[in-house]
Amino acid sequence: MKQQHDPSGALPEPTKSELEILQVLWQNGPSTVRFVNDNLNEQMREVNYSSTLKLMQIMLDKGLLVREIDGKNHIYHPAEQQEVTQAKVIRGLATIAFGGSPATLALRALGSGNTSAEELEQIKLLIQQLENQQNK
Amino acid sequence: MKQQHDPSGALPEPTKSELEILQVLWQNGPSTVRFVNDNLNEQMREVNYSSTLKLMQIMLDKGLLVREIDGKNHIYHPAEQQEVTQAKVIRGLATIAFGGSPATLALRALGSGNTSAEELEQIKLLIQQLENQQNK
DNA sequence: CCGTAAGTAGGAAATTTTTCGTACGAAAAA
DNA sequence: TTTTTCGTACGAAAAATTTCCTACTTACGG
Repeated sequence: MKQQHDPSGALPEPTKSELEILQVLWQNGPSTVRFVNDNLNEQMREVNYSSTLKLMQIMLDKGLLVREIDGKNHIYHPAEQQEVTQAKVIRGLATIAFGGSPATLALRALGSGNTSAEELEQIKLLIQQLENQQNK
Repeated sequence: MKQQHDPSGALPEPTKSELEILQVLWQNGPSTVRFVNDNLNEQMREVNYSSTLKLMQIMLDKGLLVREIDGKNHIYHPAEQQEVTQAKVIRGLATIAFGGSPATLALRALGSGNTSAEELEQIKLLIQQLENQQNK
């Protein structure tokens, strides 16, 4: 299986199914295909084991995942930090549906879900930090 | 051309290209295919006129768009409010990549772009409102 | 009227993404 | 060793999305 990295080294934006897989790895740490697949079936939707395997092999090929081989088991983990991938996805969505503005997207996100009090606190904290940076 | 609405009446989540088209309509109001296509080519990327036309016809068919016919020109506009569609898309993304939490998504969005002071103000205002609601 | 320009309709093809069947290999159980 | 079990590899097919070619229609200027 050949690695197909973009010569520039930049990883592509993951597809929707790929994001689902990344999410499992983010939440549970490096895992086997079996674990990821079970988790998807419990938490998200019914998927066949070989579908998950295939997708993870494709992601390995694209460079989105990295793996260690431990006997017959393969342990996969994301190649990029969660924050980096998420930021990338957000910028993509902001570009096509929020006039290029992640802030507008954030605004809509807050308005569109039941946000808990703690989450609001966290966000206020972040805003403080951002404002301090700007006032420098 | 038959209308293919989901019997439940719920509109599907737009695809990426569909979102690009909706964005043009949100920003400029009801428009012809020609206008949308020109705008896409200026603001986003090169697209062929018939590709845009076809996509908008598909969206009409799905119920994502509505149109009025004015002579030989067809004027399209979104069937749903911008806020509704955007919220839908955000929930979708939150589900597959942010543990189902739009707030986490918002947090990441704020951190991942250069957010202006006014935008921060706007968000603080919204947070105030949300907090007031919760304290009731 | 007729011809031309500018539009829409519709189908087919190309591309991308997703799914799954089957083969193969290693480890563990018998 | 033999058999069974559990894993990965690979290829092809299916489904979803996107692109584009060609035909038809309408408006407009001569």
